[in-house]
Amino acid sequence: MSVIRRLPRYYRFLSELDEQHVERISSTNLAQIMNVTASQVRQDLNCFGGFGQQGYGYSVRQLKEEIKKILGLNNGYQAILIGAGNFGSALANHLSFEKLGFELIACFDRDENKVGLPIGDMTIRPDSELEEFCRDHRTDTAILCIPKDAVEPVLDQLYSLGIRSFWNFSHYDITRKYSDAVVENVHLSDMLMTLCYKMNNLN
Amino acid sequence: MSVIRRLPRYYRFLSELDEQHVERISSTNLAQIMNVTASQVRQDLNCFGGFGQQGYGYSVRQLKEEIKKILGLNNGYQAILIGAGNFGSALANHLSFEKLGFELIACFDRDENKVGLPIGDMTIRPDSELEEFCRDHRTDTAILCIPKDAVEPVLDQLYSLGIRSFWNFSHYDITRKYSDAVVENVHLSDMLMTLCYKMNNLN
DNA sequence: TAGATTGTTAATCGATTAACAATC
DNA sequence: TAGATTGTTAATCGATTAACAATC
Repeated sequence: MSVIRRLPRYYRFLSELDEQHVERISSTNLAQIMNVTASQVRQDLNCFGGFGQQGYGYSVRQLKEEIKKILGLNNGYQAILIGAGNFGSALANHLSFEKLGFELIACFDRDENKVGLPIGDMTIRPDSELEEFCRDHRTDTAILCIPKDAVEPVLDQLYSLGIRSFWNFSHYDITRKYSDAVVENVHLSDMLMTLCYKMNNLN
Repeated sequence: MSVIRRLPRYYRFLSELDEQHVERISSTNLAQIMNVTASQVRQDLNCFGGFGQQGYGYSVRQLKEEIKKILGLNNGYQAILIGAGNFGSALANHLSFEKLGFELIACFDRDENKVGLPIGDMTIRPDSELEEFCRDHRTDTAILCIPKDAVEPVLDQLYSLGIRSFWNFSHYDITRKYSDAVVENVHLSDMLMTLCYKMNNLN
């Protein structure tokens, strides 16, 4: 799993290099830029196929494209946002879903007062339209920006509608109930506590 | 570092158990609930001191409090938010800083149009007040909710004002320039790409 | 060809799991 | 005391780093 966690980072740095019109890079160079060992770079990249050339290094453009393919960023997975609160809005407004392999196609909120309001380039829909919407549109992923206590019923519904991939901002443990779900958890409060720990335990 | 990453999770589960008035728990039980091995639980907990009792298990309340101390959640670190966009607002409005070891004491934005608007229970201040504010208030941590390109100047300023701890939502690499800074990065786009990878590589 | 740099194997390091003696 | 469960050591596993032969 750890190589995989590093792939987006490789992709980011290679994209930058590409934008700066850098054409080739050696593992040593890339390692320097990314603050890792050259060994790790070669090991990591080789584990997906021999993208380099001995005596030359790696073609930035080609390597970037290969990683893009491995990540599946061209698949255009269709995602819906559940919960149009501050976090949901932040994601809808500021994340470049298209660049990250997704298309955000709808947003739902259970709060009737929010329904109809704009979010990103969409309009907030009521939860009651979820089922119909998912029948009419392929929906690959649900982004859960709702409090833990609100997750279970809507998750059950999403699962029954065939959704198996979740970007989960709540502390609800999705895989406990649905072990075949693909889940990426974002636990901001855990991260903030980790920062607290680091400060509390300097040297 | 990995034990540390797990501590907030232990803390969360123990807090829940405590709320449910569970008084004691064995490593086996806790492991079950948390989906890890009992060995790991005992190893992890023991690495900070012998909080258990042979033949009995762990006192939920006591263990929770111990971990709270280790994390330093009682220190009340004072944090300021840099950037009052959607993400900044989401954090200010929806994160229980107090429960996570921090107190959010101010919010700054460079956009004059936002200055004076409310955010959480605060009012957005202009960047121009940063220096004065930090002179008048102990500021332990800066939360960077600004785009990568906007980071460098304000980071330089914050560093020169003595701030050494950063919760960084941008892709700017803080430790490259300031190696003594304590940094916790949140790279949402990397996480979304990881979800994409997982979907693209099922089985 | 000579120099550079990868691909890949082997060595090291660290983290996880298993096992069990200590002890409540 | 007997049963339960920790603390802790040893064994295993996986990930990182080092080294170098292959090769462009």
